[in-house]
Amino acid sequence: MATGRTHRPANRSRGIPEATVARLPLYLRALTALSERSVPTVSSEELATAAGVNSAKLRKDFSYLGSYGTRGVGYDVEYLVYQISRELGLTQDWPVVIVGIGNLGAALANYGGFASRGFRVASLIDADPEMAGKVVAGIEVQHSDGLEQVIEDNDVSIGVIATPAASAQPVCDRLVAAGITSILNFAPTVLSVPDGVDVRKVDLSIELQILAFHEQRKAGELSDEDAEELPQGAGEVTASPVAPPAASVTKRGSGSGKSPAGASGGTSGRNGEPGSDGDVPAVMPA
Amino acid sequence: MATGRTHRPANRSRGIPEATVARLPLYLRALTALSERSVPTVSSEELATAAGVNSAKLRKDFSYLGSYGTRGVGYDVEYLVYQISRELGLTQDWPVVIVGIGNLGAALANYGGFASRGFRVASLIDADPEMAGKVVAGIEVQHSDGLEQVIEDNDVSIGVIATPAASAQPVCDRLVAAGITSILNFAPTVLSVPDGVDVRKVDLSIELQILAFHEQRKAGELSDEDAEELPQGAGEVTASPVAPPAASVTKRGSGSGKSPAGASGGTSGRNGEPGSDGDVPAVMPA
DNA sequence: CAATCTTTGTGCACGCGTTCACAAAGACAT
DNA sequence: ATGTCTTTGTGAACGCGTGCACAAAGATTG
Ligand SMILES: NC(=O)c1ccc[n+]([C@@H]2O[C@H](COP(=O)([O-])OP(=O)(O)OC[C@H]3O[C@@H](n4cnc5c(N)ncnc54)[C@H](O)[C@@H]3O)[C@@H](O)[C@H]2O)c1
Ligand SMILES: NC(=O)c1ccc[n+]([C@@H]2O[C@H](COP(=O)([O-])OP(=O)(O)OC[C@H]3O[C@@H](n4cnc5c(N)ncnc54)[C@H](O)[C@@H]3O)[C@@H](O)[C@H]2O)c1
Repeated sequence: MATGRTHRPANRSRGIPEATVARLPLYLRALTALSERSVPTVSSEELATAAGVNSAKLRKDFSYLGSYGTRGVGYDVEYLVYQISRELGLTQDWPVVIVGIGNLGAALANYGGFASRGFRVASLIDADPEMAGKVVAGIEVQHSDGLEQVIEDNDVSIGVIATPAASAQPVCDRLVAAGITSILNFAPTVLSVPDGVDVRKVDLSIELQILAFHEQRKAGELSDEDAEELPQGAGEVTASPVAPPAASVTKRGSGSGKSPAGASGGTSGRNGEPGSDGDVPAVMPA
Repeated sequence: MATGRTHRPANRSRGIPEATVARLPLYLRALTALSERSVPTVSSEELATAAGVNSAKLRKDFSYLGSYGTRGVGYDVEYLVYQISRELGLTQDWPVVIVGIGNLGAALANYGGFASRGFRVASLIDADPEMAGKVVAGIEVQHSDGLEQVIEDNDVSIGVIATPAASAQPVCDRLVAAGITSILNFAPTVLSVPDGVDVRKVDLSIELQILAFHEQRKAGELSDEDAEELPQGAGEVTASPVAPPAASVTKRGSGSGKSPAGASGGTSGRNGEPGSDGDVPAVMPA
């Protein structure tokens, strides 16, 4: 069972599935809350509800860590908090550098949830000379020049990128060259990094677009109640090919109240706009 | 295509897999960049590289939308931009309300990527009377009292929660009651909503913890080579679930371990496990 | 028009993740 | 001890997502 090793290039770290790793912080949060209320034990059912997952899934997740529960009773809260913390590497302090102290970077620096989980802001870095010296969240912002030094001095291995998209890759390269091996990227760009470096991204825009997709689907669903079941075939594909007429806001089914209010007054012409939002061509590496 | 599209997989929204939907914004971003450079067509290979995905995956993703490519040539950039935009519902304006205009909420309000994709900030809401009236990102912050009215007036269906965790659920309930059916939650809490309401969450803390997990694993990888992960004191571990010890913080050792990139290709010894299992100090700040 | 070259669209196999369902483990009562 | 009751830990089935590999479609050239 524990196997999994052999000569596999598997990304399966130590037998713990990635999906499980992603949920451990969730469990930890719920357990911490219980701990603060001095609750001694929890059943998988209770904890699962608190964490918003299926209880079987939770039990299986925990089974990867070991048998820490007691049948007929449940899990010891304190003990489990410790085990998960250890597994996640939170029993040690992780110095972090944040690069790009703008709106977002400053908010992140001020974020309390940072320190409360063992992450310590080792330094705030910004390329703007104007920013250097300013104090944000009690820390003095440093100019990019000192980036490498800070990383080395504090043995930092986690970096957060909150610069404009155009600067993300260059900054990333510098971070990696300086020894960073884990990056949390907030810029809307695909970062390319060498093997051995982990990158996770947070993209607000993408999240909203996904919501919009489902929202649109909900709106359309209401219009054709009956046809719900059957395959609506390729109905829509029939649309005329050729280039899209930019401006036109195609309203869909509407039906129920929730129709996008784009109509309100002007269209503020979306589209045809400066892609200024910061998308940068991903160049064309190898 | 044409293969007998059998029964509807029920969960599949209109036949488009969730994983695909999540990647569409990625493709769209890459395509927009190409469009701005007036590139007429792209091959799946090029686009896939730009979006950071496998080309086969990209082609399969597009196949769910229809056959928009031309064999031997590739995809028409403009046309594809339009098709994906339409599929995601971005051909219409989506008014959004942001609740909780603190550090994060303000940063979000100032975020340009918002508007550039068809999302329009309809209103900024905060419970703090002090905030009401202040102008953030060119918009006047409104007090929570007007929440329902704003949602109705603007026919808002997407809400962003950036309040402290404690307020998230109550705020969520109000939003839902007022007609919101899609929520983007930044507060570190599990929100419970009725069926029909979509919730997506962005949790910085969780992302960092996942990175820490992998970071820890990388560090451990260098140390030992092939040790059984058998818990030595089996009886000890399972038997007494005594409370975890608390001790001092351990400094990250190694110091040299950085950049294992060189050995990337191969089977670098895996396994891992924090070398010292028996006595890892635990520090779990509240 | 035929030959060749390029690139799409997808059938297929595989592995991961999720969930069900239940035997076994232990707590607790008698 | 014995029986009952609760809850864990996990075997097994299933569905989704991924990526390979290739036939077919169309462009392009001669
Ligand atoms: N603000 C948000 O809510 C939000 C949400 C999602 C994503 N983002 C993304 O996060 C990034 C930052 O957003 P923001 O609103 O804070 O932008 P911002 O313009 O307010 O801040 C960017 C900061 O980065 C600094 N910077 C620029 N180039 C740099 C470099 N090479 N090295 C170091 N620092 C550099 C700038 O001086 C500036 O202080 C952007 O990529 C944006 O798309 C922001
Ligand atoms: N700052 C970050 O980078 C960051 C990162 C990840 C997650 N978060 C989370 O995002 C949330 C906001 O973080 P922040 O740093 O902006 O906090 P903050 O304290 O700066 O801002 C919170 C704002 O919400 C308002 N508020 C409180 N209760 C409200 C209610 N019931 N209705 C409307 N408004 C209300 C407050 O008046 C305040 O303006 C928190 O849950 C935090 O954990 C923040």
